This record gives sequence, C-alpha cells and structure tokens, in this order.
Amino acid sequence: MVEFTIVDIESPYDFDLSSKIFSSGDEQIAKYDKSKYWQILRINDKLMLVVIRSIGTVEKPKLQIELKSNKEILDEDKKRAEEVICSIFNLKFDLKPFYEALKKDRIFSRLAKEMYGLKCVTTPRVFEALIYSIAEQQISLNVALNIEKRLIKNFGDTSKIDNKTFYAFPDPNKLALGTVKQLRALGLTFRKAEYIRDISRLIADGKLDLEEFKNWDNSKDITKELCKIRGIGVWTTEMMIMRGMNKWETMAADDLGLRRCISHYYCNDKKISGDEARETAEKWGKWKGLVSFYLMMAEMFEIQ
DNA sequence: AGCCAGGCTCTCG
DNA sequence: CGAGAGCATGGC
Repeated sequence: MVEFTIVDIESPYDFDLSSKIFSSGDEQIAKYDKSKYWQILRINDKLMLVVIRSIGTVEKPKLQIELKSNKEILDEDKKRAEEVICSIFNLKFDLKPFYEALKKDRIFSRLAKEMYGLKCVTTPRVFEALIYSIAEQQISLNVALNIEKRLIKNFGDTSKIDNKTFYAFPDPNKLALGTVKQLRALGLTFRKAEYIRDISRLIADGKLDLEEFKNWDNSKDITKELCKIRGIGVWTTEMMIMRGMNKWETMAADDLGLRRCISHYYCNDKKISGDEARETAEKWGKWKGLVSFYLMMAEMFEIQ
C-alpha cells in the first residue's frame, strides 16, 4: 500500500459533501461511506483501489489517499494517481468566481450557502459519462442505475484486493466486443445495445476520441458534432458534458428532472417547459450547467 | 393493472 | 418532413 496526501486543492472544497452522491453507491464499484470514498481506477494500466478521506477543512482542504494494488506501485504511478484524483474530484477547480457571479440570485445564494464547497465529481473518462447518459435515456433513474451496475459487473475488469472483488468501468474495446444479445441481457433496449456497441467500436478503432472534445471551448460545437452519431442526441451530449468534462456553460434545459428542480425552486412547482427553463437560466450566464447541478443536488439533499 | 419514466430512431402519411 | 409509435424495466 502507498499512502500520501494532497494539499494543492482550490478552496472552498467540501470533500464529504461532494462525495455524498456516492453514499448509495455499490461497494464493489464506487462508494462513499463513513467519511471514506473508494473506487478502482486504472492508473498507468494497473488496477488500483483508491481510498480517499478528508483530513482538512473546507477552507484548508487536505485529502489522504491510499493506493492498493496487486502489482507494485511505482513512484510514477503515485504521481499519475494524484493527477487522476485531481481531475475526478476537480480539486483545482475554483468555485469562488462562480459564487461571486451568482451573488445577486437570492434563491441560488440561499441554496449555495447550504452547499458551500460542493464540487461535482467527474467521470475518469468522457466515455463513461457518455455510456451512462445513453443508459439513462428515457427510463427512470433507478432502472438505469441497475443497468449500469450490471454493465460494469458483466464487462468491467475486476481486481481482488484485501480479499474483496472490485469492478472497474469497462474499456471501450471490451464493450466493442459485446454482442447485442449480451448487452440486451443487462436490460438495455435493443437499440441502446447497438448504440453502445457501435460507439465503443468507433473508439476502439480510433475513429472517435471523446477526450479530445475537452479541448473544445464551445459546448454547442461538441453537441453538434456528437449528434451525428446514432444514439446520441442533444440531451445525451449535454449530460455527458456535465458529468464527464467539468464544462458548465450549457445545461440540459429539456431534462425532465432539471425542469422539476428549476420549477421547485424558482416557479412554485408549476410544470415548466424546456424553453421556460432556458428563460429562467438566462441570468446564470456561463454558469448555467453548474447552477443546474447545484439545483439537482439541492433537491437530493432536500434543501428547502 | 396500467401508465409513465432525466430520449432517440425509424416509419408512416 | 412532422407526427407518432416503439422500446425495456421498475415504481407508483
């Protein structure tokens, strides 16, 4: 086991609050429990169990990291692990300009006060965010979460550490080899099984590089480009951008759940259309996505 | 029981 | 080319 700390973190940052969405997670995949977060990650092509806990404060954040692997952990692995953790938890992301820009929004400010230091958790690879978004098209979240778990446990690489088995998110080349029948068996529709297999093939064949889109500064361009691919629409890309890229200028205005949140906090629970949601979001400027993330978290944390 | 869920594609007219 | 059906599962 290798142990180290990360102190180079942009404050404010509340690790425990930010990890809370994983408190109902699967302990063999990714979970937050009793102030500890853990997940298997692929670091320099070695599977490692990463265990994280906060030993700092919101204003002076400090994380303690444990790495466990069946292979030897070299210095360069440790270094890479730190980079990956920084990227997943957005440790270098500065919330201050965001809070500053939204100061005038009384409703938001009240909610943000309760969630001070909340940063989103970004998937290790954009690919994962895209697959999640496709799985979550149309059906209710509970159903989708079950399907995602099955996908990971059926196709993901495993590692046995401390006598427990952990599952990593499957690589594109693994899903590229999956048959529609195998994918269908997870509960996906026939179509979604095809989308996931075909997109995985594109990536495995080097014809699509999702990570590259992180360098694009206009999210609308990313959406336009990805919508050319079968199975990917506007909603799917917008969700992917938020969960997998830490880009926040656009939000998924047509999303049913987000509309519910906006209406709850801004429109007295009256049902609103995507356009009405867009209208309400206009004043959030380039922070629409992050505001929408906060609103969805506010709903989850049941903040009134 | 039956309807609907954090969309998208395909098929008709 | 616009509207509408069809999809899978699970919760209400």
